[in-house]
This record gives sequence, structure tokens and C-alpha cells, in this order.
Amino acid sequence: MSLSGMSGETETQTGLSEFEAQVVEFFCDGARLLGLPKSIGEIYGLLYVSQDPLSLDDLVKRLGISKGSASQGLKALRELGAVREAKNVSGRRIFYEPDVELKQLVGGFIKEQLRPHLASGEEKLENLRAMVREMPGDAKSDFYAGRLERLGRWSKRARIMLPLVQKFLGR
Amino acid sequence: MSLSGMSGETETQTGLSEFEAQVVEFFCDGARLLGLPKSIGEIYGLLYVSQDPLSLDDLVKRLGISKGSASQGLKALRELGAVREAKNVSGRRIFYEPDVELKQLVGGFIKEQLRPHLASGEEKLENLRAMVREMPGDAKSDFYAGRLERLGRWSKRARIMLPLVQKFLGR
DNA sequence: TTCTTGATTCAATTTAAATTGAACAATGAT
DNA sequence: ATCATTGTTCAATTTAAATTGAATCAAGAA
Repeated sequence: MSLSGMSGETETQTGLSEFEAQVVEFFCDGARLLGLPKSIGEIYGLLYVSQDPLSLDDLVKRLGISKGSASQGLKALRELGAVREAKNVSGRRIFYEPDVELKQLVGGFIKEQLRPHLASGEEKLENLRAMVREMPGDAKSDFYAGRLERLGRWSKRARIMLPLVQKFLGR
Repeated sequence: MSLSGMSGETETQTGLSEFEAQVVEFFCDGARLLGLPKSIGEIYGLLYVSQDPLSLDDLVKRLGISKGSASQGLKALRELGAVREAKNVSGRRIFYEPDVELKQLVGGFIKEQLRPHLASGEEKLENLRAMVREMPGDAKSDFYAGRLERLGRWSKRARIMLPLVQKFLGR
């Protein structure tokens, strides 16, 4: 409990209060868990704990990260639908605020991170099936076919599961 | 379609057939998706595509990985409950086979990977709540309290969700 | 138009994670 | 007991990923 003046903080301040730092760390852990770079967790975390939208420059100054990181992180977060531009009062500088609806966050993550991987997996699985079809029908190819069938069931489960998860978490 | 002799393969062979290689790669992708090292995907993948249990040495030779990697990878897979020792006919060498029940795999992953992280998150969240309680009750601390409340809801959702996912995927 | 400020890009660097392999333990055979 | 074989550990290395920052681009302002 120190860095941030307890009173009139402008948005030009530097560093984080103890509380802010801990929230940021909390989201870092979250990012890791999801396989995202920690800078993304930091950025989202600071936006999450801030009452007012922040600019790229604010993020750079307060988190002590580079402009490059901040820009790339914000880009990723926009693509995930986890942040949006706040409607802009002042000049041409863009301010960001977090989307705090779990529903959106989960939806974006599934759409941007999970689905593509699952789709490429499906593809590879189909290739494997084709390879087994080419094989002479012996005991081994039967074994392979069985294994692939099982993989197909896993994959199907995943496809059914995702919308359910999404539905459950939305609202 | 080349490396593996189409006929009498002993378990001492080297390298992977095209089919095996593709299955192994499939599981590598899966491992990445789950945030696990690729060697773990390779090991599980090769076990998955093998009719007979394999020893650490088999894995080293066929995957071309080091003994260290194989040992550590098998350890992790055992802890996840993703592989088990096959009952041992021959000498003191240990042979492994995969657990191919999605239910077990998911259960192990949740128990070993997810739960610990979620638990530590809960802890940090509780710390944050304590910090807010210490704050003077002004507009900002109210804002913080609101944000934390929301985080608490996310966390609760996750706690409810996991058993459901597990139940759905098991059988 | 040029100048200034803000944002993006990407090659170079740094950091973190996974892998190696040599040394060490453990276990069984002789 | 010793020897031979198998498995583990962990410091050093390699590899992959994230971060930096200088160059570039874009958009108003003058």
C-alpha cells in the first residue's frame, strides 16, 4: 500500500498500487493457465482493475512494458473480444476498457484459440483414417482403426461439449 | 509407408512408420493445446498407437529422445494417470501402456493441472478481498469490491463447471 | 504541405521452458 | 559381496516463446 497516492490520481501516474499489482498478478496466472503470454494477462488485469479506460501509453507507463508488447497485447485482446475501445472524448488517442462479461470472454477464447486447434485436429484425424484405408486389412490395421475410432469419439465429445460450456458460462 | 517392416517387427525397432509418426504428431498438438511439453505428447502418442506395451528404452530408441526426457515424461504421464505399468512378464524392465479411457484422462488432467491452479487463484482472491476490507470505504474501494465480486462469480462458475465436464466426458 | 503525436511492425534480444546426458541410485543376477 | 542392467536426477544446454525498441506508418494539427 504505497505507490498510488490514495487521493487524486491522474491517469498519468506511474507504477501500480499494491492492490493493483496483485490483481494484475492474478490475471497473469490466468493467462498462463490459458496458454497466453503474461503480458496479455497484465494488460487485461490492469484494465480490469481500472475505473477509467486506459491508453496504450498508460499501459506502457504503469506496467513498465514496451510499446511493442502493449500494442501486440491489445491486438490479441481485441481479437479475443476481451477489450474494446472506449468511446473517445479527447483527441485521437485510443482508450481501452475490458469486456467483463464472462460469456464474451469464454466465447472469444473458444472461437479464437480452441476451435482452430480442434479443426486442425479433425483434419489430421481424417488423414489418418485415409491412411488406414490404404493398409492391407490385417490385425494391425484393425487395431489402428479401433484406435482412430476412439479418437473420433473424443473429438466428437469435445465438439458437443464446447457449446454446452459456453451456454453454461453465458449467464 | 516405409520404416516399419510390414511384417514381424520386434520391439527393438528404430524409428516410426509414417502412420505412427502422424499419430505421434497428433498427440503432440494435443499436448501443446493442454500446455504440456511435446515430449509428453510424443510418448503418449507412441504408446497409444502401439499394440504392445513399451519400455522406457523403446521410447528412447523409437522417438529418438533422451533417457531423461523419457523418464520425466513417463513420470508426468503416470501422475496424470494417463499411462500405467503393464503386468510384467519378462525381467525387471517396466513396460507401459496407455490408459485410453477419456474419463480417466480428463479426470487426471483436472485433478493434477487445473485444480491446483484454481485453488491458488481462490487463495489470491481471498487475499484481495482482505485488502479491500482494509481500505477506507470510498467510491474506489466500492469499485474494487464490485470487480472482486465478479471474479468470485467466475471462479464459482469454474468450480461448478469442472465436475459437469468430467461427468459428461466420463461415459 | 510538413510537423507532431500515437500506433504498429518486425528483426534482434531476452527470458522462460524443455531437453539432454553424465552421474547417481536401485534392483536383480551371479 | 560384485557386476550388469534399468531408471532417476539435475546442472548445463538447447529450443521455443515473449519482449524489446528502432524504424515505419497513420492521422490530425498547423
